[in-house]
Amino acid sequence: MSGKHQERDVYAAVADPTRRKLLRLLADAEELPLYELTAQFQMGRTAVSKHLAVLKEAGLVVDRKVGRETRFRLNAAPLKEIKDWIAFYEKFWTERVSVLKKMLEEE
Amino acid sequence: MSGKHQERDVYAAVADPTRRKLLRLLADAEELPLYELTAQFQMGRTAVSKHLAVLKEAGLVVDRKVGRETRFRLNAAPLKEIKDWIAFYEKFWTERVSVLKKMLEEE
DNA sequence: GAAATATGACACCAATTGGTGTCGTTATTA
DNA sequence: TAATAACGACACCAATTGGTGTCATATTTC
Repeated sequence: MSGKHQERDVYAAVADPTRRKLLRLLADAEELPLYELTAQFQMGRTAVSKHLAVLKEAGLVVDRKVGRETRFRLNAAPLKEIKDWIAFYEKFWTERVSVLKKMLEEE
Repeated sequence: MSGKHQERDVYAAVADPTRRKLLRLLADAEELPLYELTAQFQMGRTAVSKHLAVLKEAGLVVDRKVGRETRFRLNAAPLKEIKDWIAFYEKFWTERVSVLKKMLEEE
């Protein structure tokens, strides 16, 4: 029955620079607790926590409690949806179209 | 100096479903005036026009006036930025890595 | 056991977003 | 030339977003 999460638009989750940075941090570190992630930003813990909640609702992040801390882990799979979406548009930035674009810009 | 537009985050531009649908309509039709695009949605003309403005600021759309109408055209190139960004994360949803991840977890 | 740490859960707030309706102007068309 | 069509530019509004600070609680650590 594939009981999946992702109750939130992946595109929207990824639209925020802070959240993209969070994904990157988790990509590089495998697993990180909230307080370490927070240390990488200027905003407060609550704000970072909210961003992580958004990522979690999009399925891009998984969290587990370890003692008093909550550790976060990347789950990049949902990004596949965006990748597939973009794939459709790749044909539009090939040679032929880019020539047309130059023409429009040089008027 | 490559005087480029794109004063707006492409990720944010693409985060809205209405704007994604607009891109798709333009992809299929090459060039469309505002009133025809508007006809595809339930919202009013002003709303659609605003969405197109966002896409334009992100460089995803080009417009030109023809008579009394403003025609819009797709420019998919800026999507390349997202594609490249995603490429980095592709390694995280491939089989091999997920197996490796399990191994690391079971030590 | 007392103090410090890490966090969740709120309440709160300003700015942004996504929509509306209206008015004025420029092109078409009858 | 008079009506209509397409649009830009506003003013306006409710809901969402992205941030803050505070308080309560569970876990470590001294």
